[in-house]
Amino acid sequence: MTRALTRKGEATRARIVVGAAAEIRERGVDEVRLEDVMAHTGTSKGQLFHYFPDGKEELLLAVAQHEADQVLLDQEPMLSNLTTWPTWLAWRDRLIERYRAQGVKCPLNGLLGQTGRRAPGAQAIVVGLMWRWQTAIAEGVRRMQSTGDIAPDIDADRTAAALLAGIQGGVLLLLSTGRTDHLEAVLDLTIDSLRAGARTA
Amino acid sequence: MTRALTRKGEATRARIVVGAAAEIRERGVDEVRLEDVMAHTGTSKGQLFHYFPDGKEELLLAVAQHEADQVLLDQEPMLSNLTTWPTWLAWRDRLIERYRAQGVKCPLNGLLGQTGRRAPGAQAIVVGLMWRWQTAIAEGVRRMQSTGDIAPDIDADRTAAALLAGIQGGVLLLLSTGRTDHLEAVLDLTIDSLRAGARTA
DNA sequence: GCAAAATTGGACCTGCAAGTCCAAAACCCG
DNA sequence: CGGGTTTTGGACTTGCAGGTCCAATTTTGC
Repeated sequence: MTRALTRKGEATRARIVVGAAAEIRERGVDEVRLEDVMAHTGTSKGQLFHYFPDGKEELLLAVAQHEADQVLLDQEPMLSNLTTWPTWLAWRDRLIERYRAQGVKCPLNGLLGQTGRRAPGAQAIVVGLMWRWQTAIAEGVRRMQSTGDIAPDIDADRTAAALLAGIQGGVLLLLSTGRTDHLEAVLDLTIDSLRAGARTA
Repeated sequence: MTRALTRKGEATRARIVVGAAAEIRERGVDEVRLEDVMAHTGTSKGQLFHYFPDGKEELLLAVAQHEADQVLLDQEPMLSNLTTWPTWLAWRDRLIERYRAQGVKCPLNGLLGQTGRRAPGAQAIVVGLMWRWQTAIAEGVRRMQSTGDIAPDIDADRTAAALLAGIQGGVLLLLSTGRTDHLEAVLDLTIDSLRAGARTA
């Protein structure tokens, strides 16, 4: 019923999502017209509405999911293996490098602000992303605790929540100021604090 | 030349800004039509373009400035007097209370995401707000250092940067999840860490 | 190779919201 | 009061972007 995509169709659909994502990263969600997507992906309006019957909203949702997955993928393999300090630092470096390169072009930018409010599904995507992200960090803290590299009296979940918030804020400030200072400060101070705690305990 | 507003005009202009701000907080920047503002403030299109010749963009800018100022005002008198731990905690409580009450209705929401990108002036407003905010926090840290309540080897500016990022991220996550957990975690952990440092030093 | 289904292109429609214009009313000040 | 200025109301224009429709073409499965 709902399934009916040939290989060619699948490819076209994917091309639209990827192209739209790029376009949105470049110019921002509500600056992107369907025509831009068409031009950038070499598709016609008929195709857009063929693969996304609910129009722009459905396309935006697909793009959102795509970008959300990408955010976590970009942090691998470190994020899933925060078992040693070198890995933590490599993760830190990857984050800063990634966002520095990205600069003002943030895929989440649009998601959080407006897409989140208008599309009910977009909110779910963002929440899911944040949840997975925070869980991975908390898991890393717990593993370090099990090896004695982080003090056992630390609240892993609370720490992960704070760190995640710091990262989000750091990226947000990067979008406004163009500088990675805040993001770096959060990561360095938090990680240092976690390491210091181990020595103390 | 540029000045020519009677008392009545001044009042109308202010009414428009305040009303538009409320409307935007309620429904989001790009969900608000000029007509909504007109209805909500009891004004006509002629008036809107009389007081804001450049139309929506100029109005948005005025609203942005108004909201930015409000954000800092809401943190007073604590933010400018972070000289004792009780004040720090009162500031923490005020922040959490304010944003909990505000919930999903965030004035900065629209500013950061899209206004910042389209309007060149809006970006300046956001940067200015963040700068004032961070400066106030850093000043608080330094004053606590001067009284020995915070360890002298702490980098006040870096700490302030990290804390500000955490707050922003906490608010951002509040917008997505509806929970203040992240904001609370950031504030509590950061403040605790600053207090612990004093004992150590 | 053929029918059914999926894919594609693009002309067309439609609604809406920003912005324009001007004439009427209120207001200020000597 | 009275002339000039500011303020106000609302009808009208305009451009645009999302969405509809359908006919032509390609692909698929048998």
